[in-house]
Amino acid sequence: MRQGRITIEDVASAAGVSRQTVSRVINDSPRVSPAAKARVEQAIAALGYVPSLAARSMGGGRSRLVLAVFEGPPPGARPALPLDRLLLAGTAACRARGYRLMFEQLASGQPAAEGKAQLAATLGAVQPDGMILLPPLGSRADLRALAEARGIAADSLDGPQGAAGNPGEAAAQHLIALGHRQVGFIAGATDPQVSQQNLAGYRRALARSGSRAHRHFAAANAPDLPALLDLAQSWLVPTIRPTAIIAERAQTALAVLHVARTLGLAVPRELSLLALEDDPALMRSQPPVTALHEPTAPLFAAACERLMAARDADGEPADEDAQDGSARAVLALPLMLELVERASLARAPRRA
Amino acid sequence: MRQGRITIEDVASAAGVSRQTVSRVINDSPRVSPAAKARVEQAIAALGYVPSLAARSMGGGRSRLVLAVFEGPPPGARPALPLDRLLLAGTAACRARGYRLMFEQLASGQPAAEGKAQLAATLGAVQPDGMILLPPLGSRADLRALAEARGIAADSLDGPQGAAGNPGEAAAQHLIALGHRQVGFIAGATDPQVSQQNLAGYRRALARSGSRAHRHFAAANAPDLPALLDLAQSWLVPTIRPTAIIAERAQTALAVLHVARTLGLAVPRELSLLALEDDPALMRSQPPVTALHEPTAPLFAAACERLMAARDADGEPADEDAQDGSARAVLALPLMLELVERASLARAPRRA
DNA sequence: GTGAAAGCGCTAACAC
DNA sequence: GTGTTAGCGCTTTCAC
Repeated sequence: MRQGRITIEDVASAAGVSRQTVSRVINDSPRVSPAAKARVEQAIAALGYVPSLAARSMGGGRSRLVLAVFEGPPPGARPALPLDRLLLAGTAACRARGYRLMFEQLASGQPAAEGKAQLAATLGAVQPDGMILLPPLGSRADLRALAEARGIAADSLDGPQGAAGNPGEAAAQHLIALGHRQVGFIAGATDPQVSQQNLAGYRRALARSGSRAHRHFAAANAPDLPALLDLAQSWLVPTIRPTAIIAERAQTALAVLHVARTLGLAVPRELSLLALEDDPALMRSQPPVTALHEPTAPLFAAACERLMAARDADGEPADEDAQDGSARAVLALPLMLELVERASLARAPRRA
Repeated sequence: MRQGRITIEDVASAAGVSRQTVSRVINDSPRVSPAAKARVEQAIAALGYVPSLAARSMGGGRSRLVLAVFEGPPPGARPALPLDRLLLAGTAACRARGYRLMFEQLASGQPAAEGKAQLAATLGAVQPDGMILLPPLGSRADLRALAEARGIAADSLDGPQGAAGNPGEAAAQHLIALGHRQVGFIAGATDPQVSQQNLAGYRRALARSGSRAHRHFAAANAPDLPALLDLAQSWLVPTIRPTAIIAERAQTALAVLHVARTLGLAVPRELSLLALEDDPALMRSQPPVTALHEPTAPLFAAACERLMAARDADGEPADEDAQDGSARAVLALPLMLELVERASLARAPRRA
C-alpha cells in the first residue's frame, strides 16, 4: 500500500472546501468561484497533490490513456516503423493534454485471430480512451471492430479512410515532372513488401511517361555498401545514365552521392537524388539530399491529438514543433507524403 | 462510461461463487478448491473477462506498471538510446508477467529541478510499481529519492551500483590482448560525450600498452561517408598502418571494411575490425563484423524483470530469447559489455 | 476453502 | 457555486 499518499481529500480539507470542488478545479470546470479556485490551487501546490490516474479512470470512465498498436518485427529484423520517433512524438503529444501513451506489440508472424485475442485482452485491462493502429495494421477491420465494441475510439495514420499513397510512384512522378526520363530506383526498405510496392509504383509512373528507364535502372534488393558503390558506378559511368535516382534508404542516397562526386558528376545539375526516407544525415551532406517520405511521427502525433480532442470535446490543440532549415511541404493528393526539399533536385539536363 | 463491461461480479455469478473466489483465481492464490477454480476459469473464458488494471491498482495498491524514464534528445538530434529496441524488449518482458511498460521523457536541456518536478507528477499520477532510470539518468540520486519517498522501487541499467565501464577502453584492451599495437579508433556515437569517453578510454588503454598509435590513428569526429572513405584510405595505404580499427558506429566499420577490401587487405588476417555498436548489417557483411557493445535492450529487460520479481516476490523468471548464429559473451569485469564474436577479429600479424 | 464487509481515490448525478 | 450521495471494479481483512 502506498505510503502517505496525498489525496483529493487532503487538498479539500486544506483548502476548506469539499472534494468535489477540488475535482472541479483540477478538471477546470467553469462553475467554481475564483476565490475557491485560488485556495484550492494553492493547496494543491503546497501539498504537491497529483490526482491518481487509476482513480480518475475508475471514477470517471476516462483512462486518459492512448494505446498504440503495432506489429512487432520478425525475430532478428529491425522494426519497419521508426518506433523511437513515434515514442518521442507520441509521448510529447499526449503529455501536452495530460494523457499517457502505451504501446502494444502484436507478434508479426502470428495468425490474425491470436493478435485479435491479445489486443482484446489489452483493451480490457487498460481501457484506453483511444487506440491507434500503426501501419500496416490500419487496414485490420477486425481490430477496429474490437475497439468499437468496447466504445473505444480507433484511428490510424492513414486517417479514418486509409488512403495511403505510394511513395515510389509519387517520387517518380515528381522527377518526371521535372523533366527527367532516365530515372533510377534503388530499393532497400526494411520491409520487403514495402519495397515491392514502391518499385511497382515507380515502374507504373515511368511506364506512363513512356520512359523505359525502369528496365535498366531498377535495383530490387538491398545490396551492402560495396555492392551499392559498384552499382552506382555501373549506372553512372556510361554515357546513357540516369539523370535522377530514387533511393529508398537515406544511406543509399548518400552512397550514390559519394560515387557521383567521385565521378565528377554535379548534384543536382547532372544528377538529381531523392531519398524515400528522411534522416538527419541527409541534411548534413554536400549537397543536402531531398527526401520524400511518409511523415510517420507527425502523423502519429496527429492521430493522438485527434483521439484526445474527440474525448475532451474541446478545441485547444497542443503546441506545434519548430523548423530546422529544410523546406517542408505536404504533397497534395493522392497521398500523405512530405517532401523535405533540400538541394539535390533539379530539372533534367538538356540532353540526358 | 464503458458499455456493458463485464466485471468480476459477472464471472462470480456465472461460476456460482463469490467474487472473492474469482479474485483468488485470477491472482492464483493457493487456497481455492480445484473444482471452484475450474468453474471460474471456464466462466472467465466464456465471458472473455479481463480484470481492469485501474481497478486492481486501486484495490490492491499495485499498478502493475513499470515506468521507464529517459532523457529526450536535444531537438533535431537522434536519441542516444536505442529506444526502439528498448520498447520492444521492455514491453515483451513486462507482458510476460502481466505488467505494462510506460515511458516518460525528461526534456534534455532542462534544469534538474524541472525534470524532478515532472517526474514527481508522473509518479504521482501513474503510481508505477517500479521505475527504471535509463542512461545517463541512472546517476541522478535526486530522481531515485523521489521514487523511494513514494515507496516505488527504482533501478537502472548499471545495476543498483552504477558500475558502468568504458567500451572504448575495453575494445582497445581486447585488441591489445590479441597482440595488436597499431590500433585505430573512429568516433561517431550519437552522443558526443559518449564519444569523448570512449576515445579517452581507448587512449588510456593504448598508452598503458606502450603504443603510440592513438596519436596517429584516432579520428575524433563523425565524418560523412566520403570523408570516412578518405580517412580509411589514408590510414590503410601506407606501410605503417593500423592492424586493427575500432569504430563506434556499425556503418563506419562497414565503410572501413569496404576500403580494406578495395585495397586488397584481408580482414581479419591483415586488419581486425571491431564495432562498438551492433547492427543486423554487421551480421551480413563479408566477413561479418564483431561488435562490442553495451547490450542496452537486454539490460533493460533484465531491469524490468528485477522490479517485477521484487514486487511479486516469487521466483519464476520469464522466458529467454533465442540465438542468431553469432557467438555472444558478456565480458567479465569491470563492465557490462557484450562481445558479439563474428569473424572480423584475429591476432595481430607478425610484423605490423 | 469460502464469503461478507470495507475501502482504494476519484467523478457523475443530484441536491441545495 | 457548492456539498452530498453514490458508485466505478477490484483487493484486503477478517469472519466463518
